[in-house]
Amino acid sequence: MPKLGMEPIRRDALVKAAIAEIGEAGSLDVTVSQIARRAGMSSALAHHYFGSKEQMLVATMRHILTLFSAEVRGALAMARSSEDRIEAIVRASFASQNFRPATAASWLHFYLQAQTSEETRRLLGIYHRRLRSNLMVGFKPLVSNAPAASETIGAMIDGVYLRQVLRPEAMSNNEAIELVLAAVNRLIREG
Amino acid sequence: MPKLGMEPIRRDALVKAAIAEIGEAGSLDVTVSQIARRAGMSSALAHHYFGSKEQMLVATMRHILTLFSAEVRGALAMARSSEDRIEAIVRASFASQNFRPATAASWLHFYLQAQTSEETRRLLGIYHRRLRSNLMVGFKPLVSNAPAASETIGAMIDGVYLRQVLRPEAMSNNEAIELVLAAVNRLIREG
DNA sequence: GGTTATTGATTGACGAGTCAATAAAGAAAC
DNA sequence: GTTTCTTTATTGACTCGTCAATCAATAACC
Repeated sequence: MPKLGMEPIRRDALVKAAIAEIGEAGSLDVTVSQIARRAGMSSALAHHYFGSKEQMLVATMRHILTLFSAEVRGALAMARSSEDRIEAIVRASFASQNFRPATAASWLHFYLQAQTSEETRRLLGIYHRRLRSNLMVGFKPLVSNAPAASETIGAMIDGVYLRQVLRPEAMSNNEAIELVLAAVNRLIREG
Repeated sequence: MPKLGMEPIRRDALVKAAIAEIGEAGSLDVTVSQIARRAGMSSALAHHYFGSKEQMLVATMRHILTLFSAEVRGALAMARSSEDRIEAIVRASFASQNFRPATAASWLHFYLQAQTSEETRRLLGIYHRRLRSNLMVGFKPLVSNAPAASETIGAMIDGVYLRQVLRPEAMSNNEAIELVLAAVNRLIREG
């Protein structure tokens, strides 16, 4: 069996399995064995490649954040105006990949994890600052109080996410986008 | 030692200890023993009074929701106008008691718990409907799309809570109230 | 004497992490 | 070109700890 160069394949499979497992179980009680089984290997192998459960979950979060960053960068590249920039960020936040219940549940999981894991808090902090700074750049030329506007939209995005975890059927990603963009427009109109 | 009528006292102490423990540990891994120790008794006694850990946590949540309801009812009693009603709900949501990090952490904990515990989901559903309906009553005479306005403010409240868990030092409850009320005013001005 | 309060000790389950053993692929030696 | 060595892949079995839940025993109250 032992084909060489399995490490990246296995790590990748484990990260994806972790997201799926957290989302499906909807629970924090995902065991390494569950994740490993879903990824088609033994729990021992999972430990072999990641060392510990925490490191595995941190890698999972890093993966989610990387996806998100790519989504934002891609959308920002097309933005011409400040309004476009803000809209790009909102759309990227609710892009189907990031708004799937499994991903949303993982996200929430990491919020809690952040209270005990230093590395998780660090990663989440980076995301927060980046989101805030991106929003700020967009709002600066459009409103008088850009920090407050950024905080408002940031909180709304998080809040809509939270509701998505609890009642996935309540809102589609298009509805979520419209709701937040309407708030953005109100802020801009206010100046 | 055995003084009669300890049951309500013990239950109460356990519920309060549970909130404190969840908040301080900032973690889901609160054990019955930890909670019981904080409440000044053995874990066996905690089980004696609550039967199971889940029932204890459900009671804890019910307590938080009861506090919140009382706060809302009290504030609504003073409201004369529709604007007052909305402001009352927002202020109650961020009243110091409900906005303490410990309470916020417990709240978030229950969001996750709701995905696996039927009873928790039921309780959370009741809270959601009540909040939504209260907001709706306030918005109905003031805006053309009351459901969207209620959803917007509801999401903002949840989002600000979420951020409070992660960075308690980032915002005071007054700042939180101002941020949400500003959004309410924008919605109303839009009509 | 029956009820309530209370706990230390115990049980039983489960989960993270370790380890020794097996298997194969390539490299190196002969 | 086969034998040996090293490295990587892989797992089943095991250890160790923890935690929810139970139980038997003790003590006080009425």
